[in-house]
Amino acid sequence: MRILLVEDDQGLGAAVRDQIMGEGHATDWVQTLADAGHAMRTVPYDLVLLDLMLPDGRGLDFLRARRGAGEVTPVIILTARDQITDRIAGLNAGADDYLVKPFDLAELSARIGAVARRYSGNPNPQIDLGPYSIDLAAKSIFGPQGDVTLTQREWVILECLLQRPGQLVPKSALEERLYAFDAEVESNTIEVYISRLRKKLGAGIIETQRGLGYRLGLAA
Amino acid sequence: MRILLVEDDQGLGAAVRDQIMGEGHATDWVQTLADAGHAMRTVPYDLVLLDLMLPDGRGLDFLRARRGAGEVTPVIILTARDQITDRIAGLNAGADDYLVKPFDLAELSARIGAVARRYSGNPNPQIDLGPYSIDLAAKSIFGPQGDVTLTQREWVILECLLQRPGQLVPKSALEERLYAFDAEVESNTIEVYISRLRKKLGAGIIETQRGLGYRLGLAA
DNA sequence: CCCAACCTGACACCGGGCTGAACGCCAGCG
DNA sequence: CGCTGGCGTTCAGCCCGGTGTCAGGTTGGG
Repeated sequence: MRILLVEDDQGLGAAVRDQIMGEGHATDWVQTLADAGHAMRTVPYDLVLLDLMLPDGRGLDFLRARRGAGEVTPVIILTARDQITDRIAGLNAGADDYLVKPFDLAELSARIGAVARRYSGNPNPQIDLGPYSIDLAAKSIFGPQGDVTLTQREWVILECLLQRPGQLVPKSALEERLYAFDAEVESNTIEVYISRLRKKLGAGIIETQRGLGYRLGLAA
Repeated sequence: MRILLVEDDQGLGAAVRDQIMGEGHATDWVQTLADAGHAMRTVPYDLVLLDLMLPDGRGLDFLRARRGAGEVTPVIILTARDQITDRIAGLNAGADDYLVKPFDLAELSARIGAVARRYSGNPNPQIDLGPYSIDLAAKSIFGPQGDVTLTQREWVILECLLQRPGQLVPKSALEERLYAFDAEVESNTIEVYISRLRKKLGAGIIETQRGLGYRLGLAA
């Protein structure tokens, strides 16, 4: 599943992201409603985890607005312990479920699993990339020479690039995605993975911008 | 589909009946195991929704007895949230799926839809998997060297994979299917079953994606 | 031409996955 | 009541492939 996490707390956000990524979900983590809106307009998510207290506005208003605009992606609300009214209002505003902070990561997994099962009917969205057809949920790529299999890290990189097709993604962003904040990896790991991806997908899919980062080629 | 609902709670029973009838399924609602047995002997149902706490006995014993008698109709168990052992025992006794009360009616529909798809239309849909012909309803596999018999857990795993042929199924999904949500099983049970399945079905049917999960091979 | 950035083949380590074997549990049976 | 066989689970050791690092080569900008 492709999940959008909207959470401004650094520690909690990282923990949640690691947890759900560890379960094989493609995860994007944003920290403001503005970024959340942009991400949702760009990528078709299967689930949104939404904190209600954010620096640039109230999550509830955001949710209500999105629902009003016809957005149907399931939303699970993350709310502080005593904000019961928020919870009720959240369900009224169109949330599918809620979790009370501090919550157990296992509980989070269970809720996500429930949502996944509930909406498992709809077919997985297929993304076209050059000659390839990519199914993010099934983690499968079909190409002219049959299936292509990627490793975990390779998926992370590719998903990160697919998130902004044609746009430039700085190398630092990819590093952050792979290694959380703390890990100080002083090496050319990203370059190695880019190389491996190109070897599997062929050149021309990923192009380099010296000193800036990488981008997906739009060319067929 | 023709569905038998076994539930003694008036409110819940009525709600469920209305829901599934509203979706075009023929529904019979009984409130005791005695009536359920009678109904099943009289009418060929496509699906049974079975509450485990009933006035005249334990649903589990009933289920086990029916399975022992060769009954193959798919059964979805309805169980209370804290009866974990019941859920596990339910799968052991031959249930096809379970729902935790209180459950969402939409979720119920999804499960019914899944069963409907799995056992669609024709009495015994044969699924082809490599050199094998699989009959899910009869829980039998015919292969080049004659019949292959699987244990219950092995069936659960295989069915889970068959639901998304060719797609990646994370190990966590298989664990959830076997052990409900909460069971903290810190072991390699899944790997053991995968190993046993491969031993029975031959290598090449189930392929591994390190750190991600398993998938059914499409190769003949 | 020089240097920085990048590419890529090679390689060692390590942790996840595989599997044979043993154990516990339960049901059936004499 | 003990025996037995089937099944689920755990454990230990091996294997293997993903991952990160490095070195040497290549590219591109100044």
